[in-house]
Amino acid sequence: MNTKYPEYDNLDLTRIGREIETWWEENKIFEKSLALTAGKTPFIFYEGPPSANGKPGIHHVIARAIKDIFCRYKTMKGFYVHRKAGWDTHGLPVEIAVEKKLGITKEDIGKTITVEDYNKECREEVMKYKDLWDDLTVKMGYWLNLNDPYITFDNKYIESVWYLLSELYKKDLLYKGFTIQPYSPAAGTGLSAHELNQPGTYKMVKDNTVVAQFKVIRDERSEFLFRDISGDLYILAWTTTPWTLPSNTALAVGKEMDYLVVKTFNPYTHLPETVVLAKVLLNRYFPETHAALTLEEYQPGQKNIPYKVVAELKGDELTDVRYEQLLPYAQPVDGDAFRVVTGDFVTTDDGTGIVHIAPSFGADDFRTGKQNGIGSLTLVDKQGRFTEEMGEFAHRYVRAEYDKDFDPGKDTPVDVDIIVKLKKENKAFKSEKYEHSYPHCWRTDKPILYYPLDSWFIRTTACKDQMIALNKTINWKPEATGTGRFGNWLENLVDWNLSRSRFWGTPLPIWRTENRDEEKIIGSLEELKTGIDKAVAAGFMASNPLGHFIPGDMSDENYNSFDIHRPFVDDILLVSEKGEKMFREPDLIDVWFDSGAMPYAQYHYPFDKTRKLEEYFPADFIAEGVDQTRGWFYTLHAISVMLFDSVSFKTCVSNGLILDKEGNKMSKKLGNALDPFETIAKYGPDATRWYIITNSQPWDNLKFDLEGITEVQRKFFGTLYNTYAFFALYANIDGFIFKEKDVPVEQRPEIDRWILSELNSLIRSVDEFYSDYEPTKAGRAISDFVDEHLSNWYVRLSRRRFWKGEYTSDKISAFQTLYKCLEAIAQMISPIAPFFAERLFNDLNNITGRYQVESVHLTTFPVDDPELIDKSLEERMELAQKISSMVLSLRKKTSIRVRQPLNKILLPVSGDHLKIQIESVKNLILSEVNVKELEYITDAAAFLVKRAKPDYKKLGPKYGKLMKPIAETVTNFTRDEIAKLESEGQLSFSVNNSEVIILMADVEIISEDIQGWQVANMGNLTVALDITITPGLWEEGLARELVNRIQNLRKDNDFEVTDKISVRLMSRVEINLAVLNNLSYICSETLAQSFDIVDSLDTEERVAIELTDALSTFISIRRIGDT
RNA sequence: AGUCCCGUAGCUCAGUUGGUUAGAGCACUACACUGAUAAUGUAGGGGUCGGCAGUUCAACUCUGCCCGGGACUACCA
Repeated sequence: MNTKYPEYDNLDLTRIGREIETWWEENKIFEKSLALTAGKTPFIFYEGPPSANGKPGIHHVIARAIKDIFCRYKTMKGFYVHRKAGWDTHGLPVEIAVEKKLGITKEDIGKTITVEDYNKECREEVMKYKDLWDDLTVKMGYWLNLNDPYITFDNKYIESVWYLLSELYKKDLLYKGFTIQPYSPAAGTGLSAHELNQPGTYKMVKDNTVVAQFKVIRDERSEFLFRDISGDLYILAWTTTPWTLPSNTALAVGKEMDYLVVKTFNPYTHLPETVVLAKVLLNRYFPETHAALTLEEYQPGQKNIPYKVVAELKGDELTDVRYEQLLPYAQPVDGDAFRVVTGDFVTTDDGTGIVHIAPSFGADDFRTGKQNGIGSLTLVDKQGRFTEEMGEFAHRYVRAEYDKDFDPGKDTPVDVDIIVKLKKENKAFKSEKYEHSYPHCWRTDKPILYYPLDSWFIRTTACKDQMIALNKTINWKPEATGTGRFGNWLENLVDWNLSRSRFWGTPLPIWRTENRDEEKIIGSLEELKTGIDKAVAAGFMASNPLGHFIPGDMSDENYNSFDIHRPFVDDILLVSEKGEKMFREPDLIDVWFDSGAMPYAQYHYPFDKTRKLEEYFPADFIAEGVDQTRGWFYTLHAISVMLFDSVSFKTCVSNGLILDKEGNKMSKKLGNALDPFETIAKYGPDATRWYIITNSQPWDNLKFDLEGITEVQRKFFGTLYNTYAFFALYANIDGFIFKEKDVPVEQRPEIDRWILSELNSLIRSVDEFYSDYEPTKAGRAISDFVDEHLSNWYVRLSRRRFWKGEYTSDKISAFQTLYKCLEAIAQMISPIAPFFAERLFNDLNNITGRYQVESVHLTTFPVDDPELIDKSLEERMELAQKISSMVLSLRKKTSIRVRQPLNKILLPVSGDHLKIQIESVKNLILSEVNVKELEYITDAAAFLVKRAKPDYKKLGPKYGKLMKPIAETVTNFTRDEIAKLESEGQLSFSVNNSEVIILMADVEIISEDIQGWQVANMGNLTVALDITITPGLWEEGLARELVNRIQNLRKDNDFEVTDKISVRLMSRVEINLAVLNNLSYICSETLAQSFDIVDSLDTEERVAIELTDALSTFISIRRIGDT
């Protein structure tokens, strides 16, 4: 066994990463950490499945670092944390990638390529970068079980998904309805959102628009509108698609918006009428210049039409006002139509502030229709023509672009004809051409329609309240993601459109008879197999493709004996109750359902009986990017609430984006995307992780700057490494291997007890931060400790104890204290910086064997010892640091170097408490600032200049408005007034004719200056320094200079720190006395066994040294034992 | 367009229930220290705390509106 702590030439985090990675693998440390905790309380974690058909980016490192941190932390807290990897494998991105690769379009599928071959391509494509992903996982140190991942295209996985769907169906939460989708009549197909986002689909077009007049029905509800008017009342609504007007079933207003009732005349029929429109849009239709015109003087046909505002009201007041159907070709059958509703989408940017609602032809319209139960009309067919019911317009194309025979010279588009009709019937208020951007089909280049298409839906709205209620029990980090983003999403929930008309995905397990009377959902493969058997018996199918499948046999072999994807599943026919043929609904399901089903499907629930659901559901913790809020977070939540009446995760950490250092989103297009592999290779995985975690809160966006990683490397890892190196250097010299018993705490010096107190305080807060899912705070706290407390104060002040003198109990105490700090830090940083922590821990533990485990990740998280925490000690050390810093600053001001000893520090103290505090750290201060003594001066000293400062927090609430003059008075208290306050305990004066009584507690009295001294102030501390240099002090200073020069020479000559030397110094009158008076000091500092002052030195061996600007001489040093 | 997040020194970030002169690191400059030396200390410059109102004795902090950056959702008469 080694007895020396390893010492390194430099810190190479990349190398440490690589070496530890290999070492983990060879020694199966991850597996051991699982074995160690097996059977303990599980901490359930879900890995959100990435899609492996794209390369991983640096932004994947952040979410995975967060996941890893808490899984490692919980493991150290004794939980069993199983982490199963997973892959999201279905969906459009995969299909697009395949189509690009093969150079085909959707239309080719089934024609130039069979669905079977196409899906085979998808299956390969989706795992294209799996190895790359696995590599990143390993290199960044994300511990995840990669050997047995769940894969969403797996037959077992699909079976679980089918089960969940069938349960939804049984609860009447799955239904077929229709939704408004972008649709290309020319191509006869719906378009996905993705297709709509292809470049060039949105083009500017000029449309004929019309403001239509909807005639209000006078009844109880609307009576108030007719108060001051006679004749007809119309609500005005604008449309760019006049062909949707026959399908109008409602009008929408903004709830809080202001509307006006305006008397005027119709510009086409010249009839008197009253109209309603938004207040802010009044002048768009009624120019202000017409305001002076009177209604009475109106001549039919005159160009400038007069108007008069007769009433003003809120949109809300119009709710449920009824109007006559504008173009009554057909009646809706499924709702209470032709009334005013409110909608949050209503704006006053265009139109009249009142929106014409045709639920069949707009997504907003559809949603509004659903929410208000107003019913719909669909008077256009899938070819884009008006239907039979449309009278004179029947069978005409709603847009001329769809009509091959349309002749612009001869024919008029149908919208023009509709507008003409409206004008004639006193139903149009204004008509004009309007240019706006409108989506076009990327394949046919013709405008698209929004059209209702059949789809399967999950009735999420039925469980909305429960989803909201359960969401409130989830611990969201940050909270705003849960209450805001996610909460709002739930508040505005619509039913989940499950259908996708694609090829590569989980098939919908629903079969229907041709006449749609009978319907069946399949919830397991066993059920399917039995069903097929019946179909075979009925003669509908020749054979059973699941013939070799044995229900209950969970082997992969059994489950891989067939493929349940399209096209095979499409060939399966079933038999209905009545003996009819049943065909599968051709849709696939939304891939998001796949990922939302992972809690159950990852373990093949409920078919695999070897695990109980509560062993892996619900999750204690998940973490992904905030972009998953309405994606994975939502689908997880929706499915678990609907089917299990439970949350599916108890804590969710959502992280922000990674931006480049300019704050732009990283993208391949911009070329600013960072390769995570390069970053890790260059800076090492730990520095990368530490930087990502500590630079900003994970939920804030991170401006990724490589220089930030360099800083982390230097500042944190460098300092920690230096501290270890310092320890190793002297521990190796003294052979410290922690074999001695712990030096009792009370026998340790103040500074040891202090750093141990700080360490235990740190352990406590870091533990709290981790358990509160605050990795940034944890990392920053550790970093502050290492930098400020451990390195810059403890080690700095304790250095001498490590290299000076014999192997005493004080030295052992120092070694033990520093060792414990390093050991606990290794443990505390191990979740964030797992590689470096491992190296640090093992470098220590391999020598001392204090832990019987071989890895830091197999230890339990350190527990703070309240006995060791001494807040008063921490406080006084802070005082020592402050005072030292103030004295150093005074030295700086007066240009007296630290090597020059000084005599005295003066410190005004107001009470015993401060004095006692400082007394116990006095020696630390004195040695740090190289001063001989510290003297306290009490209140009585006449040369103190005191000032009173008001305590705003105490006086503010008492005196309120008088605060300003009081503060001024208190600040300007004279010496006598302060003395009076101090002796009598209170002081009264009047301000603005009010009596004010100031108590001692209301002010803070500080000694700001000491007459005749160099003084520094910091808060309520004041320090004075005696800068007189006596001859004795000067000699001491010179001796120290000499020591320094000798030490430098030792180093230049590459002597070991333990080598003894002999010294000869060339005699100089000014120096000799200083040397002789401090000879023993000089010798012990430099390990000089002999020191001679000589009159001459050989030019060969002498070296010139400069002790001060004015004093130089020659010196020769020789190592004892050297010839 | 809606919802949410962010805006503090040149850069990256802290800033606790509103309370005295708004902090740290990096970078820059100068000086020191050095048996941890690719480390460290001290000092200095640098801020209308995104803007404007409001509440209050007192606003970086609370409220409203606006501006800028970002995300998600939606795509509308």
